[in-house]
Amino acid sequence: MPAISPERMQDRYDAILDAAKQAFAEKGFEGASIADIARIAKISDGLVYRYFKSKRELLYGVLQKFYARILIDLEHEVFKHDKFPARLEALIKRHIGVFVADTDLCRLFIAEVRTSSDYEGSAIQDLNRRYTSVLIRIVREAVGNGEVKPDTNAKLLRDVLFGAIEHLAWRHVNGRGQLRAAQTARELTAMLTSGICID
Amino acid sequence: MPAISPERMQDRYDAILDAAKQAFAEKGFEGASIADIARIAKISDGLVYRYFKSKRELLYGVLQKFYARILIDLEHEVFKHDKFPARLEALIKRHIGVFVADTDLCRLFIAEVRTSSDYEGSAIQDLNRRYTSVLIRIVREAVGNGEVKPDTNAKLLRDVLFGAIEHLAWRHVNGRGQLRAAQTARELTAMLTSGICID
Amino acid sequence: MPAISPERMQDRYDAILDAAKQAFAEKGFEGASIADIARIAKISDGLVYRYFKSKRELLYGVLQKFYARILIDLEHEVFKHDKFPARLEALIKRHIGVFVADTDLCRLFIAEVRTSSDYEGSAIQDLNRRYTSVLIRIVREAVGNGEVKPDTNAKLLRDVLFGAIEHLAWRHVNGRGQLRAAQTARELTAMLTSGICID
Amino acid sequence: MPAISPERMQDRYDAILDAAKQAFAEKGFEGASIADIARIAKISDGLVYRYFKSKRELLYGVLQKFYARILIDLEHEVFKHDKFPARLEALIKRHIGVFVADTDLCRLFIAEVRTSSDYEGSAIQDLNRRYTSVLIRIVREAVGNGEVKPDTNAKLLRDVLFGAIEHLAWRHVNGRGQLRAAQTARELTAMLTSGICID
DNA sequence: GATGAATGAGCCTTCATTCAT
DNA sequence: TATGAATGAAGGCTCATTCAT
Repeated sequence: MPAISPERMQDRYDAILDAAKQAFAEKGFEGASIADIARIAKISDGLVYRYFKSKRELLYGVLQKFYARILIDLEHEVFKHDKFPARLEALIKRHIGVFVADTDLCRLFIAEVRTSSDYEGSAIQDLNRRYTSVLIRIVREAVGNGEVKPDTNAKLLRDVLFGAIEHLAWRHVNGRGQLRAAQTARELTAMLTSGICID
Repeated sequence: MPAISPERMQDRYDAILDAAKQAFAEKGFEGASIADIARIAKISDGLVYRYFKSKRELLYGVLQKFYARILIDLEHEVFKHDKFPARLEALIKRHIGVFVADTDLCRLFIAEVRTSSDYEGSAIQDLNRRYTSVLIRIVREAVGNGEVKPDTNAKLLRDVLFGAIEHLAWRHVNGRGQLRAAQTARELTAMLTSGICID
Repeated sequence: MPAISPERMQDRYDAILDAAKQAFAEKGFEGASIADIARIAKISDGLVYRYFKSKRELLYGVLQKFYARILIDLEHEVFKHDKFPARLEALIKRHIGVFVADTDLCRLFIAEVRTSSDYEGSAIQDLNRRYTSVLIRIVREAVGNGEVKPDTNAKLLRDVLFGAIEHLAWRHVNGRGQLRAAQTARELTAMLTSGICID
Repeated sequence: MPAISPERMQDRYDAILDAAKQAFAEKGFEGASIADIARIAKISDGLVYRYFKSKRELLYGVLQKFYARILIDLEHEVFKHDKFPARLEALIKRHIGVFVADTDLCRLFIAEVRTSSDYEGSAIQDLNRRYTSVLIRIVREAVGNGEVKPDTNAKLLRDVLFGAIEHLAWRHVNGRGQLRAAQTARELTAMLTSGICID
């Protein structure tokens, strides 16, 4: 019999995660302290460690929640459409939209997580893979129905697409430059579907 | 009358830079201490500061030297060729080659510099821009002679290309996965020049 | 439920303060390290910072405790007497006594605090003012009842008195020379009450 | 045979001393570096050590020059007068004047030299003694011709006088408060010659 | 369950002084 | 004589994590 109810535990868990999200967003991973997070969540420092094994786990928790959310959104947006180009454009637009709407979390992922040594094999990497595999799926389907060249390297395309968006979004993440999701999505879709060369 | 010859000073400068490169590569920027670097360079801690204003300057020095080298290499490789696809493929191949040959320095740049707040406006950013602008140049020339569609967004292509390579190279940087420079260059060139869709 | 009792916290606080007093007295402010203080107090370095915000705060804490003590003593000794000359002599004697008994703390105040840039407006300056204002009070009372000339500049007298004692005590503070509190108090009282000139 | 002429050496010596005076006045003893001083004197760091054994010697040199100057001034001003009260008032006025005119050097002496452990027995202390002994001399003469009480403790008076002036000048030294030399000299003279009590 | 006191490792930088050139 | 490169010691403070209460 737990000393507090499961509901209470879940509330706490969520509160800590929200507090961490806020603190990390404001100060970055290194800059935010456990004490900051505990204060925001209105609990003691020590209690954080009943719910999360380490500060890093907390970061992972925040990003997992984030990925879970954007994964559902992405699938929802992409599978509204049937044709491959429309799906691709929707995917690009949506992904850029994530950078715009959740700049701080994107920065967190790029700067603090993906570059870290324990990213490989982590739950975050798994979620990231699931997120990016939406592209793989629509490519495979498009190959199946003749929309896309059968020899297309889907994994290469995945790296191209997500690498490209991250790169162009980085300026936005750093506070400079505009990010026009719709227009960029259109251009990038055209570039990838038709190529840049004159036949 | 200087206390030591200019040659000796240059040697020292280079020795410190090499030591820093090694230390940063092994332990990362935060992980490497000035004491580590001084020990490797076989000098005293204090002397480091006669040649470099701060630890960060040292990092920048290391990366500047790196960029100066790969910039020359890139131009050399790219402008061997005349046709756009060949140039593009050479650029991709060469850039992937940098990740393969200088994994640690690439990691340093991606993880410790580009994500840092003082990257914007730094000399490193300038060098990076010069490096990536090689692509802009070959695209412009190719547009000029009808090889590439005139409405091609060169800057978008730049983000696509370098973002893509960074993304796909990251696995290699992190010690896993293979990176076949020649083959990947060929595939990526094809993808970007012709697009992935069937007309 | 606090992790430790308030009594324990107070004990710690006092222990740190005593350790700091000892370390500062032995080595001066700059010379004493936080590690020294922590070692004397038998705690970890970090814990010092839970009780005091900085090394300087610690110095101030030591001197505040000191001033609080000597202020009470001074008032007690001075107001034993009713007549002005007796009060003045008691004040002088007591103040000299402080230099004799707490040489190290006096040195600390004179050498490390009063000359520092953040002394002005500090809590220590306030305590010092309260301490020296005992003289102002007895002068004002003595003017009121006709013992002292009505045009006496009390603040000037304050500077004269405390400046004089500090000056003559400085030799003692520095380990040389004798300081005969009673005799010096008598002579100085006579000098200030009657002047040195023959009418 | 010296490699440079004695005149040149003396010029250098003076130039270094002036540079040190300026640097110390601007940044304090700790704050000014040998490099600062060498730069101001337009010589190399190392050469400073041909003329002065250590940074501290340099400080002492600066203050010796200072004391030599104010000693002559003081004697000149004081012995203009014949009567004791006039001499005393002149001495006080002049000494306050030094604080006003050479605030930085006074601060240097008070904060950095007199409180240091090697002050005792130093050449500076000797000069200080000679400076303050002007008072002893006029008191002795005044005792001799019946102007001052024969049992006056001249050394105590010395401490009182110089301690008092230093104390009241300290506020000025720290940039606050006014220092009216003439008026303060008058009041202080009256206080010390006649006392503050009504007979 | 909850608290928060306690731990302790870790490091850049300055600068007086020396001495090879 | 003059230079200035080279030395190397020294310490305040933060904070993730643990565990006594």
